[in-house]
Amino acid sequence: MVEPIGRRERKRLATHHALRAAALRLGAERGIRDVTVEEIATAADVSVRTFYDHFPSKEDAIIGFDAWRVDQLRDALADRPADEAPLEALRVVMGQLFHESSGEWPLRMRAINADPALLGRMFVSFIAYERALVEVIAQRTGLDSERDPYPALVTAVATAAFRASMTTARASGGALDPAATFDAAITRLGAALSPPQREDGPTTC
Amino acid sequence: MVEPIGRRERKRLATHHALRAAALRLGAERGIRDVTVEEIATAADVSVRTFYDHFPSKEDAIIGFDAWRVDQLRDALADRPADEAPLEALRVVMGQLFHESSGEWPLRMRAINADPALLGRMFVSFIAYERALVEVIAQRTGLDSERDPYPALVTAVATAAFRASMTTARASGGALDPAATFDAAITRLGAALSPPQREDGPTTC
DNA sequence: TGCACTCATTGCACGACGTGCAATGAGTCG
DNA sequence: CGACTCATTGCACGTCGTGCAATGAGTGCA
Repeated sequence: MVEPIGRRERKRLATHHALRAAALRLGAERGIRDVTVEEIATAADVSVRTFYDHFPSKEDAIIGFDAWRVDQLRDALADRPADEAPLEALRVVMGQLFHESSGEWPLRMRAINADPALLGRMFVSFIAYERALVEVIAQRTGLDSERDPYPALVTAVATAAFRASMTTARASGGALDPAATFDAAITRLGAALSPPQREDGPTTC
Repeated sequence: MVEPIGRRERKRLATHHALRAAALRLGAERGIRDVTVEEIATAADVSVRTFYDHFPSKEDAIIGFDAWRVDQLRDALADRPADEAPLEALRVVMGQLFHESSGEWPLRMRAINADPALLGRMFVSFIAYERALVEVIAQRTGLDSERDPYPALVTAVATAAFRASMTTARASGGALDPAATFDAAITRLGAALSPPQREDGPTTC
């Protein structure tokens, strides 16, 4: 767990964080569409070229999630009790997304409000999570994710709850708490999504 | 319903269709990343500038859906029987998306296979549908979509079923039919998603 | 300590993207 | 026929995203 990290990588992480923080701040202030990559790079005191070595686009610097988070989420799901319902396991694991990233969410939400197109980009970035989680669910249920729609379905439904919670919380102007709404939505859906019986080949659903 | 359409608009629609067809064909053949807007415009025999008067980007020419389709879908949902379960109504209406567009789907699927990032763009374009459908669901159930998560949730779940069907059908290499998988998935979810009671203010879920 | 190696950062160059603007000409309406 | 609408077009410009080679700090080994 405690990896000895060298000075080089520490500096790289600092640069990475500085770029993300700059993008987040500028995007929240003025909307990402009115911010150029050059401004972000300058704010982080690096060159434009370096920015592109850390993020494929300025949008990703705001709403994209690092690759290691995907692994982290996958491991967290794999560590859930084997007898736990898939959707319940997803609720616990995905719910953590609301609480992480040390204060990045408020800025991120403001950036999204300033340019709602970012919400779409965010949902797209969830696809990477989904791909990883689908495999874990398939393994837990003993189903083949390429022949049985169930793993993809239950994961997509969990993401749907996440999306709906974000959207509604945003629409309510802060009256609703995304995390609580997410938990309630998942609980509501839980009854319908216990895994199908296997043995008898891929289920129709 | 039968709008008298002039020559001017007919030509514009022809240009629109030619551009979409060219983008679809080239994207399916070589992957949209290796196709320039100039090539698409040339194939449709118009200028590059004209392309951008019809589509905001080459990706939208392949996976984006026209604005009038959103209205069409909203109207179709509004026309469903008032006593029909929301999710069932969504199943019928969204299921039509698989059968429309006169043969565009095979090319579209090939383009997506050539560049899976398009799948993400496609899901993003669904957001426009969702926004419209959420309002209709809210109206049908008498709920306030800004205070009660239910309309957004049930719509997002329907989209999740759509997404999972597309993804699994793609992963199965054609062994599964997206439309049938979608129907089955919705049916499976139906039990859990009857609308909440109103009267007593916004429900917790 | 010295030396070879790794790699994050940088500048440069280039093709592609997306849009504002004004001109043109076909289509439309009275 | 004349005034108006509007799809199309070329032009210009700023921005994006990436390949390539150079630089120098960081790292590991003798």
